Amino acid sequence: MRIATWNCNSIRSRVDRAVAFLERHDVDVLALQETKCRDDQFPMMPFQAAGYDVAHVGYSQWNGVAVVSRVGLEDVEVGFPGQPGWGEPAEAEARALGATCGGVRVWSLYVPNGRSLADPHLLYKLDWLAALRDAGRGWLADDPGAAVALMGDWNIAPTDDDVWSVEYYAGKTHTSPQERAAFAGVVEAGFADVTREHTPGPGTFTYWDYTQLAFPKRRGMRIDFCLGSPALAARVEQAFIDRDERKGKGASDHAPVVVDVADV
DNA sequence: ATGGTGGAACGTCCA
Repeated sequence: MRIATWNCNSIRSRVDRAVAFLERHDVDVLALQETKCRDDQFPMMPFQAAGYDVAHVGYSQWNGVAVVSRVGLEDVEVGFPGQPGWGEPAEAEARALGATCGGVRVWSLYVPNGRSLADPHLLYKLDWLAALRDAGRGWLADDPGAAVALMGDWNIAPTDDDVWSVEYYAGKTHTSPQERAAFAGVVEAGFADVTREHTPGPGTFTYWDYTQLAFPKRRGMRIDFCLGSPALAARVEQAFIDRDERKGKGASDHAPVVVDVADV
């Protein structure tokens, strides 16, 4: 089974690219982030015509996550247990959606950006990741053999090799010790990055800013990951970043990450 | 190059 994750930065403006990506790489399950639409605005028909089912959650023009699958889409869950909200008063955001596809519990996750190190949004990001760590620990306690894939835009570059310039990101979000510790917390709860050994760095990225010719200058970050439970990680055969999807007119600022999981 | 990103309540926020 081939599973993938992609921050599409608006599904309405990139539905053709999304379907072409699924067909180009023969993808079975795709976790999407930043769909930037409400459920009633999601372009379902192109996916259905290509043979896929879709589960989506979106409350506004912000955030929005989906799981697209042609190998089943069961037990859809909006948000994970304990997921913090944002705003005053705090309200749930459309940043997490789980579904069981072909026997794998797939989560599409859009981790809060953080904005700046002094912004309350950074504390929200850290709280959100701590809650995800606790939820993940709970899932594995309930079923140590569960095949779980935590896929999405983590908005964290876990190592210095995951940014084009350590100096450029000094004092900014995505590389701070507290963010890296929050990411490590999810790993310590039992979820390993299953892509890195197949996509070695440095200089291997999944995101490039739209500005300043960052993509052709290869100035990017690795911030999109698939973190697998032990049972899932043991089945990973290969992985790659579809860098070509970042090319050309109308590309998202993120490239998809693709993971091949052996059948049991 | 009278621009310098792009996407979303089409005005201004978000990334």
